[in-house]
Amino acid sequence: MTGATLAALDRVLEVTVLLGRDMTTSLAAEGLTVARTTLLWRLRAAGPSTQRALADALGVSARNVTGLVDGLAGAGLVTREPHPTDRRATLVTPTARAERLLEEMAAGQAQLADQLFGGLAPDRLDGLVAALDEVLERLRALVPGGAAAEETP
Amino acid sequence: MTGATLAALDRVLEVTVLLGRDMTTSLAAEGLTVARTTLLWRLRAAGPSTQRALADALGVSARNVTGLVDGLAGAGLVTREPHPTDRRATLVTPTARAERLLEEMAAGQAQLADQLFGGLAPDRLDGLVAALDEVLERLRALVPGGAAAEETP
DNA sequence: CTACACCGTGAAGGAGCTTCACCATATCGG
DNA sequence: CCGATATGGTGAAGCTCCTTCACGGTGTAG
Repeated sequence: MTGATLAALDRVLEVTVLLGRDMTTSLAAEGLTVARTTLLWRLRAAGPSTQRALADALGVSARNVTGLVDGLAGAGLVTREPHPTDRRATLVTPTARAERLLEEMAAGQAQLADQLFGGLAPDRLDGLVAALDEVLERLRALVPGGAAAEETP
Repeated sequence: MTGATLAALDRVLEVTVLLGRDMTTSLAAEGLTVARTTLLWRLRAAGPSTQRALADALGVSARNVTGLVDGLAGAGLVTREPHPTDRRATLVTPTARAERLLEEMAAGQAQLADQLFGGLAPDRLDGLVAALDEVLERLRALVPGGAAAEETP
């Protein structure tokens, strides 16, 4: 019974590779990287956040967030504001330009979704989503920290 | 009609993230990295290859392959043999240990596939594979170099 | 007020990736 | 046969992402 499941895993892995390549190049065209964009995306969902909170949300070290924020700040996409009550912390805040950019990226994502899945028969699409949900459930149980759900960028 | 397709893309992206995390940690447990393993995997499929051929197959620069091979050679997983006819080129060859390791990894992959997709109803599984094939077709057309098929690691 | 915990960052380092320059070898055209 | 040109691999330099460790500034609990 290995055959069919292996075929499925193969497909998923290939999708992973191609999708990753597409994302990387698309972002590079706008001078962004995947890591920085992930942070930005999280910021859009959560609003101004502490670097510590961002580190936990992205599942990376606090030190790394410092570097990512440095880059984004250099690109004029975020600013570091003082935290109103905790003087140790800084609030990372997206700029207006960042919000405009995120808007565009969300639109682009919806367009990509239609491009990839729009041609599927509706019941096929539903089956795909349902199947992936089942797989995700098992995957989350398998991967440590799989429950940490930050909106998929 | 954006809703359903976006839901599908979300699922796919999350699977991507979790699967990537699983692969990275699993490999790290054996002292390997994704990039080096990809090269090794390609080597298993293609047999001893010149670094140039590997660079083209993986879609990375020749210089990068030098580094990856350095690492693998340091771990005793590949050796650099002189090319029989072209004295400029070197043939990267997997060691016996590497082939044993690749065997194990293939088994682990099959096991993972069963774990993730084994519980699905057979028709659901078939639908999933068919849907992903459709998506892959569009994706390959979308991504430059998407036709470059190296077995998915 | 004194521990202790916590936030952010400097320092150092590893992996992956790139481009540019360079040498050794191959190959092609005259 | 030989000079021009293309090709294979690597040193040098540099970027991003990521880590751990150390440390100073700040909050907090006893």
